Amino acid sequence: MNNSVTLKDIAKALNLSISTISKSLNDSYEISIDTKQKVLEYAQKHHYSPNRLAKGLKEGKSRSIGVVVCSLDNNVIAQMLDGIDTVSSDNSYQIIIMQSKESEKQEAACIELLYSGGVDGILISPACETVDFSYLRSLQEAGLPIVLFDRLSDQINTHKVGADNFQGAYDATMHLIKSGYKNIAHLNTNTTLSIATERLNGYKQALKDSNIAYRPELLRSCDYSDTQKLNSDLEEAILYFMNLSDKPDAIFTATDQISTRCLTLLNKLGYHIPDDIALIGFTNTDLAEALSPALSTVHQPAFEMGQLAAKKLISLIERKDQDPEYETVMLETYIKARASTQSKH
Amino acid sequence: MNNSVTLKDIAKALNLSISTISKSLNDSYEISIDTKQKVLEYAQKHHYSPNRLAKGLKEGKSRSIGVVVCSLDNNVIAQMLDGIDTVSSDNSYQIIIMQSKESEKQEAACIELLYSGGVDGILISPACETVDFSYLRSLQEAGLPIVLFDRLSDQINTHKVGADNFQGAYDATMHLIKSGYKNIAHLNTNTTLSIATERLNGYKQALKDSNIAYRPELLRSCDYSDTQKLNSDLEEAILYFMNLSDKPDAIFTATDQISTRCLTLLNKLGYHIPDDIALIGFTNTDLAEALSPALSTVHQPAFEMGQLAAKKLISLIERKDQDPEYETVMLETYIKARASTQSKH
DNA sequence: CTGTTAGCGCTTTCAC
DNA sequence: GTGAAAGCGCTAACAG
Repeated sequence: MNNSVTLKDIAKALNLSISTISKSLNDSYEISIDTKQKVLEYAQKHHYSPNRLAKGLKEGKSRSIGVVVCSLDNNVIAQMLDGIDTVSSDNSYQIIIMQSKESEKQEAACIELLYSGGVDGILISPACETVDFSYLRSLQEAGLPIVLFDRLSDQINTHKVGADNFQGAYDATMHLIKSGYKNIAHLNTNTTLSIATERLNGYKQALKDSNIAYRPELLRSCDYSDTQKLNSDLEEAILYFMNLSDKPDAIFTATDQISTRCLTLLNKLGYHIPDDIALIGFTNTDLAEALSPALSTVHQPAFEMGQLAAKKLISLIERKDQDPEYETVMLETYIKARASTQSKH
Repeated sequence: MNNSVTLKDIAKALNLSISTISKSLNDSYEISIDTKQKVLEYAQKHHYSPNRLAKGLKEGKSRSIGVVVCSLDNNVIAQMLDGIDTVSSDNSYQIIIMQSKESEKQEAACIELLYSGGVDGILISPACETVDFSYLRSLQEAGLPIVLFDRLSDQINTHKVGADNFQGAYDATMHLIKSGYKNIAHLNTNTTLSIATERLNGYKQALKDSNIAYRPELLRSCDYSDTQKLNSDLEEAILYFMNLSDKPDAIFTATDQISTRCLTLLNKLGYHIPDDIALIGFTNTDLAEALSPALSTVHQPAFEMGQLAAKKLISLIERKDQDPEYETVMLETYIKARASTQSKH
């Protein structure tokens, strides 16, 4: 911490009381114009800025928001954080970001630290591993506003902001089917979070609506906890698919990392996209167009998700709505078709 | 803020004094085993966690680090933040991240907010726009530890951690020359920060060492403040280059964004890489391999930069070295040659 | 071994 | 209009 000018210093310098200074700086009606003037001038000149810790302690809040994400080093998350930060800054909240690294235990540690740090609320996109939301629920019951974003769970009742994963997955699968692909494999993550199940369900529904039988062997889940493992799981899954007697002619991938890694791996393994196998996946990379081949994507409104989640949280914190009617918002995704799913017709 | 259990609550419940509780929890030698036991038990059971605001206020520090970057939505920065977070977490520091969005004014606001928020130190990668470091210097003189990372400036004397941009640029240019390219253009940003000048100098030096005359018309600087502008500047620059009578056969790009955008634009404009024009650039994207064509890159050790910068800052904060001998560390970059700079020979 | 007290910087009631 | 004093939760010097 720093040794900046305090109210006390100004009071001493101007021969006034601390409370007079405080009131002047808060533009209280009790203080004369003259005094205010003097105080403001002095404060400005000496770069006074209130100590947030003291203020927070006194007021019982810190004007800070805790954000828990699986990782910072991730395109989609960075975009969401950007959105969160934009709204937070506009409302004079600081954000404190912590990484769970997909570990439930570390996530709990993050939450605890944020709570003890006196954050006014928590924005969280849970780790893939996380199944137990009781700690979060207990904090919520203790009065801490919590908003889930991106990865949702029905284990806790609060505002939730996500993408319409079901629809996104449905649209992607439908796009493949309409482009002439019938044997569609699906690569997903091994998590119980909504994000995975919804995407799987969208995929299944599209098959069903097109009278294509769902083949369990065309579904593979990969370990998302570390990149190394993900890569090897993916490679194994691809080889498995391609060695099936009735092998798939397209893959729909469920997450940003899986989509881009999968493209890289297919190229590496010498498969030709989309002739050997077509590919479409959830990802927000700016480089989709420049990939080899240009990658068809399901785009998530990540920035907007962050913005909305932050807005929801701040409204909870400031109790703009008395008795919050919790809601789950699902923002629309959109399909961007490119060469990797070129029509067979 | 939250209404968690306080020392007072525990004291009341156990019929002990507040200070006894405090000492027990801090494992003071003054307290009997029995009492400690009881207190610890109660604290654990009721999820006591110390209020960081109060503790910070009392101790004159907050165990938090302010981080100022141009943007969250940026690959390389995300990697650096990841590194910073790793080290900070390991040392029980929280990080508070703020975005300058390349605006000098907004950057100053960030710094002020962090300072008044009582951060123990600041890690900053300045905005492109920033030329005036006097505010930062004044905070430093007031005792606030500051470490610059990634984008450095000689306007302030402190620890600095960056990449060896000169060498990286030199190597990239040399790689082009050795691959048979002689008319090498350079795309850079319009900033006075070291990051731009060093890369330019590395480029120039490589030309010089290869007895190739530096042609000012082959250098273009782009406005980095917003993506829109950057894109149009880039397109204009590319068209300008390609319409020169003695047009370049290769481009060396100075930043992550410029490199990837440039590839996309060259493809869009119908130029064939590397036949029409070769391309190599600074970027850390994981997708370099999967691009069309695979992009030759200068890779920066972003994660390590973040780690080291955080370490340096924490050592300043904790005054492990009494009278700090400030140093500037430049981490090595490395070239990864791929199809976009295929040898002409 | 345990308790009392002061004080970190700030806001806010209540006196003057 | 201005000031004195209490208190937010915590630590630490000092008493007992």
